[in-house]
Amino acid sequence: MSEPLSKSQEHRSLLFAPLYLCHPEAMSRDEPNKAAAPTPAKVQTPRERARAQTIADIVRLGRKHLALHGAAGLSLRAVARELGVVSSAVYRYVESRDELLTLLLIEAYGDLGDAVDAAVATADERNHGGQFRYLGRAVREWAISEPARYALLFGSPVPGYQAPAERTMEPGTRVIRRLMGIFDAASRAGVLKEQGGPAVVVPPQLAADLKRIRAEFGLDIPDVFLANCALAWTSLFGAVSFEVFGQYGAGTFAAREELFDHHLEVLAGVAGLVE
Amino acid sequence: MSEPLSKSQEHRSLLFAPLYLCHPEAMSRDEPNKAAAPTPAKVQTPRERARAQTIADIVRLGRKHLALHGAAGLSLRAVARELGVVSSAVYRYVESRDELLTLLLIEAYGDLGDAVDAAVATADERNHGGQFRYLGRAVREWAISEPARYALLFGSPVPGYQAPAERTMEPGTRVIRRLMGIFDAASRAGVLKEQGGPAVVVPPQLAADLKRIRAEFGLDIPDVFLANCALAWTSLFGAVSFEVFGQYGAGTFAAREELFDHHLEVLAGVAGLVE
DNA sequence: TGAGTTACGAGAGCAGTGCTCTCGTAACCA
DNA sequence: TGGTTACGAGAGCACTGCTCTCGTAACTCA
Repeated sequence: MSEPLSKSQEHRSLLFAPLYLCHPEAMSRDEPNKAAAPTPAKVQTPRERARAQTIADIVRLGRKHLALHGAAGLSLRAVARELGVVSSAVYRYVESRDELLTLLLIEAYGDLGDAVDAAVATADERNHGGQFRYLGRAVREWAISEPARYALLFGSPVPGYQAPAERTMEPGTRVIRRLMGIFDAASRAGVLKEQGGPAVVVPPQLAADLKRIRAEFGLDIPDVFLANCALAWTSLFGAVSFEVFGQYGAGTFAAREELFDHHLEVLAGVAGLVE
Repeated sequence: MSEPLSKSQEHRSLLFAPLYLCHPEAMSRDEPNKAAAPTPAKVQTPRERARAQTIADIVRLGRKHLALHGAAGLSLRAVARELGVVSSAVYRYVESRDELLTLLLIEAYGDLGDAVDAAVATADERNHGGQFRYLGRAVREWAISEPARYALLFGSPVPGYQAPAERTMEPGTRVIRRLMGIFDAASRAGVLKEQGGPAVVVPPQLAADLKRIRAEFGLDIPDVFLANCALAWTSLFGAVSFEVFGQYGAGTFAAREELFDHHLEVLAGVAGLVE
């Protein structure tokens, strides 16, 4: 609960790096009780079904408490109370509070990824600018509707909690992979256009990073655009975080959606997606 | 410690809005014990001095624990232990855990503001682009060297904690006011240049917000540049947060400083600060 | 069908948290 | 010198994560 935090803090997950070859239609999303259990179905004994159901209930209540009290306020005892069971009983199903946090983290990544995928799918396949805007808006809307879960994914790391990379890597990289996919398609279609102004040169060490990323993800995006794709990525989440975490003042921006759309527009241009 | 969190979460502070007319040289920064007490000096009785010293010690230990265990792990009891005193004794000096958090918040805002001011001052007064870059780098460097304090300021809100606006407003807006000041000076000097590409139009509701901001802060920055100044602001903190909060993967970017500088360069261009 | 194994829930308990209240002492001030 | 005030200690309440034991109920397999 409170181990020392290294100078560079703890990493939530290794967001890039060896990407797992996609699982096809990630996480079945039947609301009240989904098989959050690791068992991949097959024949289930009544006991196994009851167990899966209980775990699903714990995750559901955990999600509720997370939304109400934030990650730091997520209490296994409270979940147990609401489940009508004594606190030690939930440890039969969930290894620890952190384990529950991991389940919620994975679920949240999945939900965000689903929302983004659904939004991008509404744009024409060749309308790369539109896909980018829909992606951005989907992130913003999901974040606003689920502030605590968004905070869990993109806010300050929970001290002493280290997300297991092998489980969070794939769902945690869905958005950035989608984003890169859009730019890659645009690049291959030859519609990425460098904007006016002085040509910004990418320094050699950064170019080496970009080259590695390109190889790792099989991309075909020139340095400048890939670097600016990263800028669009961080800027997108920067704008969303400012809004969700209340960094804009109370009455500063009334037209937050317009502000965000304007930023998206500029970012699209910077990254080469001009119509 | 765990009151329900409204849908839109709690705001850390009202970052814009009626700005307090600057206090001259905010927070004296003599390391081990500074007068964190609200009393503005004058003749101090021994008792008052001892009290101020104790409060300063509490804040100092609090800062240490905050850096080690994060905001959620800040424990008054631990501070009391290290102070060699029983836990209830610290309540003589600090109203509550949240009050200590507020003191640390204000102090951190002050430190960041000082770092930014010092960095900006190293650039020539007419070198607006340089000032912007120094500001950005100062934010990044402070954040990397003080991740937990940065997280307190710009990470997810601490659930159930509401920073008192009347105390955090002024220190909390120093960076954005500095940033706007740089752009304002550049604008008045007539060196803001719109970049190529299609002219982005600012929608009317957003224009109304910008007009209000301009009036409130006495700025002379045209709509497009002011809107992009906001973009530079959120993007700057987005990039820093991604790095500090570990959203970049482990081995994705080795040349993080180059990446950041590149982003700063692009943002400067977008906001009109082309050399 | 019966014996053995396993899963499970309850409860007690430990160490920690924020915070409140009381009480005795010591310092201060008039 | 006497009254006031500040202060530290300690007990206590309600909460947290987590562990361990124990009795029971459910399941498995010979």
